[in-house]
Amino acid sequence: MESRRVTLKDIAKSLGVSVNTVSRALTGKDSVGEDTRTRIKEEARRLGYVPNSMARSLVLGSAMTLGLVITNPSNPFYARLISTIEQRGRVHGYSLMLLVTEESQDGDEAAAETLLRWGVDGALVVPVQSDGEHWDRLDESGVPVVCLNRDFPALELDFIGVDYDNAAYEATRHLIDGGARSLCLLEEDLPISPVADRTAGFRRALADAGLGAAGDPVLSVPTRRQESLALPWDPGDAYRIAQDIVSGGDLPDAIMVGNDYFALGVYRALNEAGLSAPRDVLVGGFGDHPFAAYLSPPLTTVRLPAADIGTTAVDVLLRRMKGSAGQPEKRRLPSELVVRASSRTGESPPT
Amino acid sequence: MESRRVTLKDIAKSLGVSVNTVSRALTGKDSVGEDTRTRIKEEARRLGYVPNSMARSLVLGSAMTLGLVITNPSNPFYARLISTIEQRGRVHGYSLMLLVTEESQDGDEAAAETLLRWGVDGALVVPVQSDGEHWDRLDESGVPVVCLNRDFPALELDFIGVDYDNAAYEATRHLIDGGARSLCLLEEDLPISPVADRTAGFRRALADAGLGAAGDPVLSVPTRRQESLALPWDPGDAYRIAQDIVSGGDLPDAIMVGNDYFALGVYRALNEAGLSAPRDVLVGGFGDHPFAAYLSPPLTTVRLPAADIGTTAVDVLLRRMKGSAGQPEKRRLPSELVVRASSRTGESPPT
DNA sequence: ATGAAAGCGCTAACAA
DNA sequence: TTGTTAGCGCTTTCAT
Repeated sequence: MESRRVTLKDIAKSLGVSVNTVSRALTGKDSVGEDTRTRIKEEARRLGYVPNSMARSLVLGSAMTLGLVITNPSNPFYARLISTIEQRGRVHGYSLMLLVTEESQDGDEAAAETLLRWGVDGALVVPVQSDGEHWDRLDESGVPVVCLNRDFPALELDFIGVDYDNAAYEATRHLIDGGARSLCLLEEDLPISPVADRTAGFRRALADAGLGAAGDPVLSVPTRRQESLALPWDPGDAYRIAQDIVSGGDLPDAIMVGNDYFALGVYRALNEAGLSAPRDVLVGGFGDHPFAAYLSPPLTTVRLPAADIGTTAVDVLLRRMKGSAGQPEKRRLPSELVVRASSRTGESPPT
Repeated sequence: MESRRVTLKDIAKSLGVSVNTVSRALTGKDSVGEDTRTRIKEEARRLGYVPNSMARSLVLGSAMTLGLVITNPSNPFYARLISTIEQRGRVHGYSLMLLVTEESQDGDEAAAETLLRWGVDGALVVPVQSDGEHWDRLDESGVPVVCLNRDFPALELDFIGVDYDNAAYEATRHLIDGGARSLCLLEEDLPISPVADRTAGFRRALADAGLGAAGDPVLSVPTRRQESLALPWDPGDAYRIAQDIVSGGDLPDAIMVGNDYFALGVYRALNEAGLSAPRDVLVGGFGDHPFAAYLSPPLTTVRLPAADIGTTAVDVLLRRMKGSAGQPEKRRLPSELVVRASSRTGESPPT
């Protein structure tokens, strides 16, 4: 039953030729007779030969594998990254080794170690925290590393992410143009660049419009990460904060949130207070997750270039793997503000 | 710069011992002197030795890798499977090779081939369609295969999924208990077991309640899969069907949908017609996706045991890998109906 | 055009 | 306890 796997040697023996000839015939090398090549190919098919990628990689010195390190696949943005990266890699003949870190520093370091052991040809990683020198080390060990979505300037690594700063600026601008004079921003409490960038863009828009706030308009949402596996972000986390805002007396004209899930929490808080967007408050989010267009009211949000980031990142990585040296490349791709009813102050009722 | 990677041989040479001794010392074999072991370990650290998993696997004959084949990581249910499986595998020392098939039969077959080439120790797969004999073949080649979520009785493989039949029965029952006499079910148009099972459970509940419908109460939602990478399901697909229902004259008392995203489309169609749940129609979904609790009204839906399925599947696979033979095991795990306002006909306004 | 020999990095016999 | 030999399956010299 457990018939041992067919190897080159088996074919060679069965045909009375050398292993080596079989190898050349099967890998399409030229120095092989037309007739022998056909005979070998047929015998290979007959015996059900399947090349052993492992052995091949060992001798070739290339694993033909890319490593992908993700904090949480349940985040839809990362789910899309996984898809596009797997695809793009496969097109170039690479398999994908996936590691999940769950925002754990230990997991992050363990992931780097695992990738090193396997000798993957390159790694794409959403780093957990600012302490990511192990990624630098991996890179220096000869495994090129490209960071996704989260940038740490201290790391001398390529980075492909979103231009959250500008995106936040535009979105905020849009709300201000809609008449908002007092605004606030709800952001998760992680020390990562997307949060920092969105915050910066938001603040700049406020400053440019001469809207100095009384208190700090940026509210940090403590995220409970116990169930990180199951959830992207928990709307409930934002709900609690939004309740405070709503019951606080002076309702802002507009509320921005760092991700669409937080908007769900804001909507609920508003509802429960008998308020609604855009009548009482304008609301804007980030992510354009599939549900955003179907909420009531449909949510104005920033559509992120997930596919672009995935393919660009793989391309950049492949280039590094080919040995192109030079300064690390830090790219922030543009996103698109999708305006929907939650921020439309104008006339028209929903069509 | 590109300093070649440190190998056992390097350590051996540097210490004047045999490669073999180094191997034993580092892998914790007993037949090694206390002193030499320490010396070797230190030298290994000093030189920055990292074991080569590839070489190790080649000689051991085990890749220490599991294959995971998923149709679409953007489906939150599958995203959770990815997380739990990666975790559970890692706990047992296995790395994960991820393949994405995008509902393509070719992709499905290619995935099986890739896993065979790499000689993974086992595979977990959400098969694309009914034609999955390549998975049977992979299994017979000595790579145990466990199917996830979608079962094809023709395949002689282990299967771990959801008891959708019973779940649909219970959910339907709940709607009927709420007073619904006419019901319909919106399901995507794929020939897969989850759809078939939910449909069966739904029909059975109707029959048991003596609710023979005039026409067929099960509506097939044509899903446009062009953008499969980006989306889980498209609410718009269900929206179009729901519009027909709403404008059709005789509104059913309750609408069930095969996934929560379809409920979004139904909600919109209702809204636009000036209708709402639960007043005019009861609505129930599947998935309990994070947004479900935050819709207005909050959506009654079936919470799927994603984590259970993931861990159970890995455990079953590991058992198979250890060589336990026997009939394939087909398990359908129970889910939980989460009742929310969309199906509450009773008194209370939302708290 | 083909074969023989060597080696990728590691582990598992078998000796010593 | 340690070293020697052999081999995992494959590719790449180098001869022939």
